[in-house]
Amino acid sequence: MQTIYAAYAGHLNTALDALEAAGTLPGGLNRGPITVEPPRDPSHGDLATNAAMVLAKPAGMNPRALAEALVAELVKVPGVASAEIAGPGFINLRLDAAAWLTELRAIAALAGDYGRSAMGGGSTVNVEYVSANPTGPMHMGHCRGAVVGDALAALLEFAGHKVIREYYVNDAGGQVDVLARSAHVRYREALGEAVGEIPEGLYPGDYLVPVGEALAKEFGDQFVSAPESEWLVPFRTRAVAAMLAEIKSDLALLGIHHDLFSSEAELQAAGKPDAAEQWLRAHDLVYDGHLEAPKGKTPDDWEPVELPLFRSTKFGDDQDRPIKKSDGSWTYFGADLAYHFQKAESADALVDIWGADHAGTVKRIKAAVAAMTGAEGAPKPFEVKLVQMVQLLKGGQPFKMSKRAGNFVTLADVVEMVGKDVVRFTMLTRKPEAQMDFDFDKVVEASKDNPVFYVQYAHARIRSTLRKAEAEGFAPSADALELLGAEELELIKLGAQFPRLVEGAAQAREPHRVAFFLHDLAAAFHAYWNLGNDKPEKRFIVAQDGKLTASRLYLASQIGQLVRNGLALLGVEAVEEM
RNA sequence: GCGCCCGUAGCUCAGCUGGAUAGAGCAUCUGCCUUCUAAGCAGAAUGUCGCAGGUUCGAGUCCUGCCGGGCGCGCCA
Repeated sequence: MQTIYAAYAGHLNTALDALEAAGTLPGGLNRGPITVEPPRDPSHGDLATNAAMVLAKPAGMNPRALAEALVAELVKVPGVASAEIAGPGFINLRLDAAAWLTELRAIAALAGDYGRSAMGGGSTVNVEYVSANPTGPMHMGHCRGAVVGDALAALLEFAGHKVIREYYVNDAGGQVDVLARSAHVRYREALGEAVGEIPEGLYPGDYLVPVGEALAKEFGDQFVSAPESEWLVPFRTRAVAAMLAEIKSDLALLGIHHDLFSSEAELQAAGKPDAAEQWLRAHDLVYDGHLEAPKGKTPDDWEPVELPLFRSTKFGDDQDRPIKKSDGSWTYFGADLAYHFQKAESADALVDIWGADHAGTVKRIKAAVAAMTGAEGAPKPFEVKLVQMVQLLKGGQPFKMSKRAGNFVTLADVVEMVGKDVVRFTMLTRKPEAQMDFDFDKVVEASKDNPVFYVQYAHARIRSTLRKAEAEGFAPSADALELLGAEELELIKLGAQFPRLVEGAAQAREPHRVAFFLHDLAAAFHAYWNLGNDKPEKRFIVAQDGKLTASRLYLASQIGQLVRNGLALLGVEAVEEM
């Protein structure tokens, strides 16, 4: 659907065409910087455009003179009640009530699809998020990226993209060998051996106990004193599968389900990194060279080694980066670039959600993707959204989590204590690139004050009103919407911004904007509701006036629809009662 | 030392890709339940948008330089 703002931007263009045709305005001016937006201050009107200010200079005209000419055209547009010049040359438009009531009917007609946009044009966006190492359950450090990625995926879908939700399983590096060794200890333990403290460097968490038991059941004691080379691969495979199952069930607690889990090990087995290396060498983007010593602190044991290096310095990186280790295995980066190339084959654009601790590797991967997808024509759009660290606190004290140390706050624990909706909404009420504190105790204690309930409460009130009205024999109806007054129109105007908001948020890849919009909408609704506390004639249900009641119920019903549409994007439930 | 992110009310944060008089929540104070849900509303109070320059009709927003905080800077992942 077209937003009301886009529709009037179209009318504005027509008006500008008319001025050109009349010779008032020279042709060929760049209209790019022109905006049609709701003014920040609603008292200025419904729509504001900067057209006169933007065009005055290149046209060699006085902004006010141009604005006056434009206003003369704009007042002819249907739905425009008034057009005024203000400030340095803004043109403020007011729309008549009918224009807004039409928008209200559109919400009803489109229902769950109100706000859905064709902006994406059906192009496919691959959103990779979570991608936590399969070495243990999800903890709170993973939570923010998971929620942001999931909400972004839903948002992009709503904005007209096909979306692939993807999880990259790092099942090929050293960390999964450590996992296999840790599982081997638990395996021996399950067979009755007193293993004591879990050795330094292995994962000590209890979550590996059932893995050890399963291994004992499957293999008996055949690997108890066998050399590592005999059991490493089967133990690794089974432990990774078990961890992945645990991660999936943790994600399900948050309502997160990926479409695709891509295995790094399979990627390597399929020879993808080799193919990528060949291609990059052919294009002189990989060469054999010596790695510089690391910046900052140079370790004592540093010695230059010859390695295949990717020319990331050509793309603004500090140094060229190795794609293989000296033992011939792939570095994380070497496999990751092949992985991104694989993703790009089935998507028109890529988005990665990463933790900020990986910020240092953004340049090299962006460089690699640009090089590999841009060989013919324009490179595939690829963005890395960095989600800043969540600093975990317990009772105001910083709490360092470590999977190695076995002390971490699991996602499952937090979801169990405060609920999925609180966790999701909390993670979405700030922009992802800002750091945030997450005080476990405070969140549990203050979960009742969470803004999510404010939004849900608005929905619950609407539903409760509709239920009561139905019991009293009233039904929503659009037959007499002209009875709605200024206060109702204000609500409609706010709600009508939802489609525009969806497009803006999708374009900026900022799902948190939806959460803030919902909060604003809920605030406007609660304020409207409370008018009825003082003045019974302002309530939704006015027993003496069936037509007015039906119209207000219709409005309430559509506001409820908007709240549901917004919450659906965030993956938060719209409750019927509280 | 270098790179990325952040700095807005006492605290936690928005600020719609440069618009008009910078906004919410929490905390504090004052009112509002015989009522469609008070998990709500109305009002009061709170600011050198880190600092200094620059760009232009116009800067919290863009550029440069400082200051402060976070993250990162090995063939780890």
